[in-house]
Amino acid sequence: MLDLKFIRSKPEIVKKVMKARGLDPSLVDDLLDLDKERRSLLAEVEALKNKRNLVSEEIARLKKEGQDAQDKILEMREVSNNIKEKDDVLRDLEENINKILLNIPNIFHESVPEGTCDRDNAVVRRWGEPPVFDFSFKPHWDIGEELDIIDFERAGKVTGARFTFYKGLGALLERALINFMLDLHTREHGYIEIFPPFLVNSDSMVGTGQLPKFCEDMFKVEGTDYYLIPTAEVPVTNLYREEIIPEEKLPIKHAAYSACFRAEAGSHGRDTRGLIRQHQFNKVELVKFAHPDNSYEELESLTADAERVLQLLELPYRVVILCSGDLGFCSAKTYDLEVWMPSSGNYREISSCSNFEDFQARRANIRFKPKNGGKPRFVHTLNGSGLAVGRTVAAILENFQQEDGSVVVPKVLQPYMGGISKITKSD
RNA sequence: GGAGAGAUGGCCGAGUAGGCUGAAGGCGGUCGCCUGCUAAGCGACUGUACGGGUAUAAAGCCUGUACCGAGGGUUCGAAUCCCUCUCUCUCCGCCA
Repeated sequence: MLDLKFIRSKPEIVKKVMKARGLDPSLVDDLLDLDKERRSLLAEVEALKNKRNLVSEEIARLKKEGQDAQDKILEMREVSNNIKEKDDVLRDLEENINKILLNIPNIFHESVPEGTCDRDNAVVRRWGEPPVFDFSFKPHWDIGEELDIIDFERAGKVTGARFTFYKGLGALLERALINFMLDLHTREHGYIEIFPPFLVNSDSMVGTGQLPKFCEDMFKVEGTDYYLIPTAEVPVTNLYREEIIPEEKLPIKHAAYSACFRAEAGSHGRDTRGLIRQHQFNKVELVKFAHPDNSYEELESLTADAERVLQLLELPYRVVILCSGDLGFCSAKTYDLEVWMPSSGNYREISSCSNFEDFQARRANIRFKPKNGGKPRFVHTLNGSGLAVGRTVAAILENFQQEDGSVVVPKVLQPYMGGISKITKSD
């Protein structure tokens, strides 16, 4: 959420950003009209309340002195009714203002390139070489099924489309990756591990920006106020909701494993096969609460921390900066990490590292108390996948597949897999 | 699921026959004084949000309103009374 005062003083900037993101900028004018109305009504109501407070005090005094205050009481009864009516109108106005405010996207950072869709994203750097196969290589869903480590079909029976069973070394591989990533980030990159709830309430979803705008992307538990988290970003960022953090604690760095649940509404027919687009997947998420003065440095180091996972796994990837039109609603700047996926002959997103500046912090009211005194300020929140585990499994299967159908296990993972260096068909 | 207790400022903790209590007291924090240094001591200050005025690069300053878990109600007036909800704690039952 943006600062209303900022929108008031620089509406053109907000409108420009909305246009660049393909949204209707007239919302801004609606907002400013309502804001104007609200402020003038607020002045009226506050004057009335002031009067009520003063006269009430007088009534108290008169009564104490044993004098009659009946006419004043009658007068105030009317004033109170008047206040009540105006307060109701005011509440409506505020609700509407808030509704609009929650639907205005973040301003993007000046380094974000202009563009309308993902084709306009700019490649920042590449790492590693895509493997060259001298045999006919397979997509990971075939590899997984032939090795009997992934079962899509039965998942369809037991649950539905876009769910998966991992089996045997497949399940172990998934678990090994989670442990490897968590160990790396907690032991070498200084993140404190969190194991969060996988269901959160709607306030948390509003705090990080999934609600109200993207409610169709989420699974909601019927009859409750609980949602299945689409990412650990939600519970972990909301850890400090409504709190004031001492400045010297910044930056706070958390790494969290969670299952993630996404309805994938509107992506019918996309990536229908394989692990790429599932309703449930595992992810290790990195979340930072940073000082506004250095949050962009923190974004660079967070991205580097995520990249390190791919480097250690020896998976070729590239880093892309998202253009204005492809940027997420809450984000001021985002780098996507894209891993080489032989089956699609292309790089596929495996991590998304963003600086939200104070956009989420304002929604969730996460502040810090400056060391040298002064008012609490909003922190900057950042997060990035470190990494999406299912997609990592897919990338490993595809990039390290052998002609005989086996898959070589990356060296760093072998200790996590009981020393196994290769996944072969078990029988 | 049943029974009971509770929710006040950064923290602890007063405040129930409704009326200067934004909220005593303490701790913590900041500034000043004192001191050879440290400790102690003395004095002052110390919530947030949203308006209005003034000023502005900003801060600030003046002023109003709201906030004692959340939302309603009663009343001229509610932290104090009533209702609903949420959360926490204790006991019982059930359960991984």
